[in-house]
Amino acid sequence: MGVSLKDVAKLAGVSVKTASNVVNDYRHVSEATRTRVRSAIDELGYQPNLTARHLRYGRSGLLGLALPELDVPYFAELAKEVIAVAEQRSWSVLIDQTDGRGDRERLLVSGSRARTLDGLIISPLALGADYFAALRADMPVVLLGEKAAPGTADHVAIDNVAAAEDATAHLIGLGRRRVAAIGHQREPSAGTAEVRLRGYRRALLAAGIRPDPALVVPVDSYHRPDGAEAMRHLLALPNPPDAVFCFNDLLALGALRTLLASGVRVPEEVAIVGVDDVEDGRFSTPTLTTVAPDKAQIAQAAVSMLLERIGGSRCRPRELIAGHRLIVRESTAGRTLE
Amino acid sequence: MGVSLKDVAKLAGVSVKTASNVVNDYRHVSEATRTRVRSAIDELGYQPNLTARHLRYGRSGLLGLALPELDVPYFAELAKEVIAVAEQRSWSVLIDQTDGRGDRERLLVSGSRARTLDGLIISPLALGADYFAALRADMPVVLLGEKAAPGTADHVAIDNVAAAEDATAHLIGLGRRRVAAIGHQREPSAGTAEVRLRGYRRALLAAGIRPDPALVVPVDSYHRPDGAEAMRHLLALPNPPDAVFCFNDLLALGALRTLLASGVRVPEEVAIVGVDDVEDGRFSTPTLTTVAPDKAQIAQAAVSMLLERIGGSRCRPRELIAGHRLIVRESTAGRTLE
DNA sequence: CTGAAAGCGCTTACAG
DNA sequence: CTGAAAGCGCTTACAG
Repeated sequence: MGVSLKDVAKLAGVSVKTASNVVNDYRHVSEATRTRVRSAIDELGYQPNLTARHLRYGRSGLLGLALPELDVPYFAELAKEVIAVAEQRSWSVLIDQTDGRGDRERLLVSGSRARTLDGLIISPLALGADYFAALRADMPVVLLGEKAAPGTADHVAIDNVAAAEDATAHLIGLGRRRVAAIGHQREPSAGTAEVRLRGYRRALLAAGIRPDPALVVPVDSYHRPDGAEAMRHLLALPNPPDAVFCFNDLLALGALRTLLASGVRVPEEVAIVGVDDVEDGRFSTPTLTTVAPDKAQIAQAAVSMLLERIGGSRCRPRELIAGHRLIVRESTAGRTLE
Repeated sequence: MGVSLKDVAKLAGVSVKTASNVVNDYRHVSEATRTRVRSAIDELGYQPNLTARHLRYGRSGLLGLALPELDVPYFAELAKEVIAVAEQRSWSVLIDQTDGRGDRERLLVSGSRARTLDGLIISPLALGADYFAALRADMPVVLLGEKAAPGTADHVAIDNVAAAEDATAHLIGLGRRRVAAIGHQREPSAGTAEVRLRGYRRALLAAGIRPDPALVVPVDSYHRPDGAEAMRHLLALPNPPDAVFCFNDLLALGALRTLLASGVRVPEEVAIVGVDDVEDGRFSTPTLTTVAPDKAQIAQAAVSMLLERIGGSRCRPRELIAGHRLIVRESTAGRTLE
């Protein structure tokens, strides 16, 4: 249907090879032929067929980005960054949603989809280190988040233990002593929950507070309704908490909703902290204190690592710890009327 | 690098054509050869090279989805649906972010990127009806939102005038008489702003209220900070509003933040409505009354229309009006403590 | 029911 | 500096 190089070559009166050389800015082409080919290209409105080029190169030019759900703000914000960085380097990004289901994650990593992609950035929820370790290195993969184990594949994440510890220590620093945690998961394999719980416990112990198991509430997933429900559970306790560390902002926003709807004053009666720094938390009332991962750095590093692998790098799996910082807002620091 | 059909054919002792026939479930293949080829496929772990297949077919198997920004909840939720629907029909989706910039939108619609895609679903902010009308129908395009004009290209949107009218009428029905509007845009071409403003005015006039130009606040974009700033402007008015219709939920959430931070009671002193029904508004305090477009229907219709065009349909441009409904929550109905 | 050949549009050694 | 040919992996008329 479209205009091919052959058409351009014919119009310019040169061979296909020469036309190709001009398109690819090859050095040794005389100025005369170059301009002749250029004008033929303009006249015909020629645009290279990327599919053919990719077949020739044995590459697709496509990077996969596999996320649990695109409508979770943290992942949407991350996807935005990844697409921007990739595009800047002339790569396109195909997004797949896994819903955190193991079968879907497996399909993307080693199924037929894998053949289409030159590389994959995946934030796995179900698949564990053992799976990636056993994987033949057919397709370059970069792992995002806490599910990965060192030595398995390239991996980008923040220091989650430290992040959780910072958040919890901040609450303790406010004078709170009954600090709850929302986000624990019953599944033993859940990476994020495990490391953030560890940081939470560490902060309590460092302050000489004995962790109260009744204050650690498990959830099914990390969405607002889960946080709201967990908070209802905590409020119903005979001895409710005076602070809550939520393992992500969505849980925190759900918990916040329950607190306000129940007439509990935040942060006076219960202070609350999340993780992710999604935009919602900057405009809730009260605004949400949170631990902000450096999303731009994460996206940048993930794409860079992946591109290096695609380029042929065979060094051992690398680990990049991205930066994070606590952002104190009204949900722990008190309300500021403007 | 990978295993090709040729390898499969050789191992099975048949021609490439026969192997291809088996892969594509062609009818006339003897059971014996079929099983022989099947086992060769299993043994070699063969997976078809989609790039080659696409070159052969003159198609890429890729649908483009061009949105202003992926981290705007409405677009993230829409993208989630579009990807899900497309995948179900065995198509992949490439997301591009335009930032609402005309040059980027143009690039996607008619630039080199267009050659890679079999079709494009675009939510244009800058490009107007005249542009799409002049477009040669090289690549099938489906337009999302209000920027499109009938007859230009396939188009999916809600009835925005009615939606805005419903929202405004609801506020008037509460007894409010000074109803402000946040979301007007100075650019004369801004589609969404125009139609929603029309619905707003229509509702006022229907109730016998003279529109007060001072209550119509223009914004630069439709993000939370814009809503927050516009609301500050309204509160500073000598005669501030007792209700606000915001042209989307993000503006409403920003405005809500300003109201609460200023100590204004919502909805007692100022009631507020948005459009989009993003999840944030279901968990804010107060929860946000909004007009919910049927996102699933929009995604479904957009993909279906596009696929029909790709399939060769040449009927005149179609217009699909997706459903919408008002969802009343606390920001207009009063707070419900649980 | 199966095979040999051509061709999708491109690039890359190989000659000249 | 430029051309003719081969080949990336696939499918589709065309024969047999």
